[in-house]
This record gives sequence, C-alpha cells and structure tokens, in this order.
Amino acid sequence: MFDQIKANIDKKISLTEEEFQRFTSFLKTKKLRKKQHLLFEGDKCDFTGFVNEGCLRTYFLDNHAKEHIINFSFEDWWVGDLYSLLTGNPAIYAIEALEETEVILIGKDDLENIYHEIPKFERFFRILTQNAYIAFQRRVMDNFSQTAEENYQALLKKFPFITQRVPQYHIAAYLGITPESLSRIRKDLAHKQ
Amino acid sequence: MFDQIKANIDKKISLTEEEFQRFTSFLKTKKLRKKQHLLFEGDKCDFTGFVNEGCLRTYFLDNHAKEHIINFSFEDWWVGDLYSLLTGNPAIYAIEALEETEVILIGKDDLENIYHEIPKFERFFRILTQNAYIAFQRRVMDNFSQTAEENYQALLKKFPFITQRVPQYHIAAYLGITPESLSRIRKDLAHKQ
DNA sequence: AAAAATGATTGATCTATGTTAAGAAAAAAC
DNA sequence: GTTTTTTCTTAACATAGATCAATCATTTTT
Repeated sequence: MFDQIKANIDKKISLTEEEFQRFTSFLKTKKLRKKQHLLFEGDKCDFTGFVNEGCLRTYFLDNHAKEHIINFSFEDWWVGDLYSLLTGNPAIYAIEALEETEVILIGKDDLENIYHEIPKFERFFRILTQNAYIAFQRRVMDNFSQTAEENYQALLKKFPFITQRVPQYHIAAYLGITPESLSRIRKDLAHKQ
Repeated sequence: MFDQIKANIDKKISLTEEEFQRFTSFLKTKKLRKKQHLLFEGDKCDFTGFVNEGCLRTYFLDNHAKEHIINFSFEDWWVGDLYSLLTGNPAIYAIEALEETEVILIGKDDLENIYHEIPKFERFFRILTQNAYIAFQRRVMDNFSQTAEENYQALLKKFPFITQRVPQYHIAAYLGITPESLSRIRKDLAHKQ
C-alpha cells in the first residue's frame, strides 16, 4: 500500500520503521476516475499529494480561456498547488486525473503535525519544494529557449511512454501550442527519420 | 546606511533594536559600476543580496546564445540565484548592474549563523523564498497567456519609471521578444492613444 | 454492430514576431 | 562641442505557429 511512498521518501531521508508507521497514520488515499478533479482553480489547496498510480495534469486557464498545462504527474510524483498550500490563498491551478488514479493525501494540518512529531520531514518537504521551484525554472528556461519541436522531443525523451498515456491535445497544451501545430510537428519529425 | 533594509524586514517580522544591530554585523555592502556583474553564470552564488540603490538584471543565455531576462531588481528588492544558493550548484543565472548600484550582501555561511542566532530570520527568508517562487509562477503564467503588447503594458504599469532607467533592448529581452518588435509595439500603442 | 463522441490530421489562409540591413537619434567620450 | 559609441527606429521579407473548416480515425456508449 505505502511501499511506493516509502521508497520515494527513502531517497532523501532515512526513517526508522517506527517513524514511518507513525507517518502512515496521517495518510489518506483517494481514488479518482478519469477526468475527475483533485483540485479546482479557486478552491483552497489544503493538501499535498503523492501519485501512487495513474496520471494527472496541473493546468490553468489564461485570459483568453485557453488551457496551459504546467506539468503532468505520473506515479511516484508529488502533486498539489504549492502556492495555495503555502499562502492559504485560492489555488491558481486546477488538477485533473487523466486516467484512473490513486493518490495519497496529506492534509495541511497533518503536515504541521508531522513536522512537529518527526522533524526529519521538515527537511524532506523543504527539499521537495526547492526541487519543485528548480524544476519549474528549468521548464521555463527550456520553453523560452527552444522551439516547439525541440521541446516536444525533449518531452518524449523524458517521458517515452507519454504518447501512450496522454492525449495529444494535452501534450500540445503543455508545449504551449495548438493540437494542429503539434500534429504538423509530428509529421515533420516522421519525415526527417 | 541600513535604514532601507530595516524597513524592508520590518514589513514581515519585528525585531528588537538589539537583534537588528546583531543582524547588521553580518552585512557587507558592495558597490557596482554600470555593467559590472554581481554574479556570473556558472559561478557559485554564495550570498543573498538586497538592493540599496540602483538596478540589476538577472538573465541567462539560451541554446542559441540569446539573452533572456528573468527579472529586474530595483531598490528595496532582494537579488541572487536561489537555485545555486540552496543547492550549492553553479548558478544558472547571471546578475549584472544596469546603473551604479549598491547592494548589501549576506554570505551563505553568515545566513546560517543568522538563522541560528535570530530564528525569526528563518521565517523572514522562508517567506522571501516563497514569494520569489510565487512571483515567478505569476510572471510565467502572464507570459504564457498574454501577448507581448499586453505584457509590455503590464510591465509599464508595474514599473512606470522603467523606460527611464532600463534600455529598451533589455525590456525586450525581459518580454522575450526582439528590440525591433518592441519598437513596433510601442509605435502601435502610440497610434492607439 | 451502429451511433455518437472524442481525438487527430490536413489544407488554406492569416498574423505576430523574427531577420537582416540601413539609418536616425541619443548618450558618452574625448 | 565634435566625434564615437550606444541605442532606437524603420522597412522589406521570412517563418513559426494560429485559426478556421473539413475530414478521417479511434474510442465509447448504446
């Protein structure tokens, strides 16, 4: 049940069996159907989540009602609106399952309790936040500096299985282009090889 | 000398006169000439800085050797490469003064000492980091969702004085367009009004 | 299996921004 | 206060990606 989250945490801090047991007592699992939302934009995000199985997208609507996908979260990833969690303000992003998905949730208050009881988790979540920031910076730098085609190829390299699991129009929304443009880019790439 | 940084800190935490005095003992000021770098890309960023006077730009070079400006830091702003400071890795950004500039620097080790001696500063810098992350998210969301013209107008609104202090080609690099395009956008805007 | 819904492709056309190159204007240096 | 350097503008042309509209392919529902 909690094997995967344990392996994930072990990568950054080491816990005793006892500490991990205590930790699990705060966890709640939640199953989501395809297209079901884990979070709506404007709602308060009072949790942080770990993807046990499945896949979600984090996105927002721009001024012209167009969707932009910030990232995809597959198994073994953490998911949530950090902005809302940290500030207590309404979420700027929405989060939606793209498949049947199982997430493990930690409530905001429980998170504080965990910090208190097992201070090692302060370190764990600080590192997680920093990594999120850093990953976001990288993503933005790439987006600024590469063409849509380069970005698409980089995405395929990072997630070779993504075309099997995520519809193309969502990949387009992640790349910041229209589905039509992505279709053409794929056609070009096929010709090149 | 340290009036400005005091006012800045007072906005988020309250310190006794004594605590602030102790804090100032860790501070070093540095003057930069126009076009002088505070940090080069690839160097380790082992400080966080506060702009007392002047203006700097934080930027990086993309794969095609083009400059992208992440942000401008005017008086009363904090400046540094958080990624490098937090991870200890080489900086992904470079920071350059755009005017005669005076910054107050806190070394990485001193920062740890400050946290230790005056724990209130943990809170201060945590809030600062969160705000940096949040501001970056906003900036990116805007950039994704608005046209260059809308972004330019938003920038003018946020920093009405910017055209007096920052050359237009730097503003273009901030907006992610060429100087020629910005020139055209300005022309269009002038016509519209 | 048929119908409906969803997702992907294609073509024609349009638009914002890039590129190149030349001057004009402003600022800095002498 | 000329000269030199830096910054800004303009024009002609090129291009990536958007838009609109139609069609084709694939899944899902009935």
